[in-house]
Amino acid sequence: MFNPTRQIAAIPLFSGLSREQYEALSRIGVRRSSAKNERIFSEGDEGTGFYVVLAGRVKISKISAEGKEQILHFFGPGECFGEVSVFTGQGFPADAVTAAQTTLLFFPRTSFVSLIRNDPALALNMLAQLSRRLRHFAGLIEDLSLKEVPGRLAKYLLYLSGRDGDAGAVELDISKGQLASLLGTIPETLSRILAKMNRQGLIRSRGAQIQLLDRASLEEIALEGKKLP
Amino acid sequence: MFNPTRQIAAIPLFSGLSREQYEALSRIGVRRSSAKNERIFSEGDEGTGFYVVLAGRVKISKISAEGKEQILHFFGPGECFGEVSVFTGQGFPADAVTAAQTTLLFFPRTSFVSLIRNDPALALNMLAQLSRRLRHFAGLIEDLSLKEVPGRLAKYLLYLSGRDGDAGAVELDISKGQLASLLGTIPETLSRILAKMNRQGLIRSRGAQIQLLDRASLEEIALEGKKLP
DNA sequence: AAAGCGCTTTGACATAAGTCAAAGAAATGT
DNA sequence: ACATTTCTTTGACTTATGTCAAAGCGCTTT
Repeated sequence: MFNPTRQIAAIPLFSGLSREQYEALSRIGVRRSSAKNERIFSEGDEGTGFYVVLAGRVKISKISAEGKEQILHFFGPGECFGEVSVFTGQGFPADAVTAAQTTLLFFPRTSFVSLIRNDPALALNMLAQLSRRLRHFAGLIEDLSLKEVPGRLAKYLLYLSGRDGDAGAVELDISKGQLASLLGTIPETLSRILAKMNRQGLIRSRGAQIQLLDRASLEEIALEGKKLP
Repeated sequence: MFNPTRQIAAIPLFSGLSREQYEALSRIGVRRSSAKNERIFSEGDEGTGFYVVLAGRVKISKISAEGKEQILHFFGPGECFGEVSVFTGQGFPADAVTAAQTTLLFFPRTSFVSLIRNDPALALNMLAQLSRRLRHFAGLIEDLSLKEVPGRLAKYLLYLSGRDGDAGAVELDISKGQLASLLGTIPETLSRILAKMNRQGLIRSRGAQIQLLDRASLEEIALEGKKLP
């Protein structure tokens, strides 16, 4: 059987707390499992609490006035989302949908706030977490506003290859359409840029498998804004 | 003479605290005055603390690889900046430069953290503040990625007219070049769009004075992504 | 006034990226 | 295995926005 306290200790948001604190948290956390493509909440819904991903993946996105979807982020195991609404008391600012079979832990707003009200250490952890998130957004803004699509794609590929550890090959874990939206563009444009990068010998892609052949050039495109010819 | 405690009580970040808490804060806060266009910190500088604007205005911006400036935000009286580095312990993620004669209050990292470590209420205030900022960024991302420049400009004009309260006339408080950067574009494009909005009868602009003539159409452009012909 | 400087506007042009449409490929259900 | 749907790729075209260059305007300084 699973051990709630141990699972909570593995969540970065709650790292470094005492045994009693973990137990208090596991008492107020509510477990919830969802199949793929189930909706967790919608933009505008009242924020009654926040979620931690135990297993699986959750997609956070917004729908524009013209009906296009802009994916803001994917959250995986150990990451939390929806905390902002806990403290602002407003509705959720975006949609959340599972991108795979997913297990979540839900922390209701009222019980969590009363917990934090007595516990500076817990609050400090959350502050650091929110700060990191804020930094991430600042980077995202920079990406969207200062770089063109090939740069964003190059950066994403390098990010994936760094995380996967191995030297050259990368496996996309989302569809190309979703990747396009995550990069702030559309599938056609992404497809053309991938084809071009293949032609230039920067990558070698077959389906979701992508080998990075010329990391140096990719870095020039991602970091220095160099254009791909 | 000025009253430090009263000034601190007027800062939203610290609203609702006790007299003792205000006094503790005013003991660790360091006052600093700067003329216009003075640099507070640069991207990458070590974050030794954070700032609160008492008077004046501070511009937060990043320089892209190609050397273009993207303005992220302006902070005015009562607002704070640099807090993220206090909790992440990393360097500042952007540049900060005064946009006018400005008075700041500086809170050194170490003393502030030890203060917060003993005070859940103070931590909760900060959490709410960071959450609000996070929400703001989510909106900014949406703007940059989902809307074209006329939409962003229309939104900004409506925002200004809403804040200024009065019905129709708006006075730009930054140069058009700066406004262009804030909207993620360049002065030429901004100029053309203003000219077009004048031609369409949406606004009437002379220099930094802009009258909003057709608020309904501006809202369509800002919120529904309608194009201006 | 004149001169000089920065900001703004305008024009001609280049290009990245979106739209529309259709064909291919891959995944899914029956 | 087939049919159906969804995802991906490709092509022709449009458009918004950036680049480069020059002229205009408003400001301060002499």
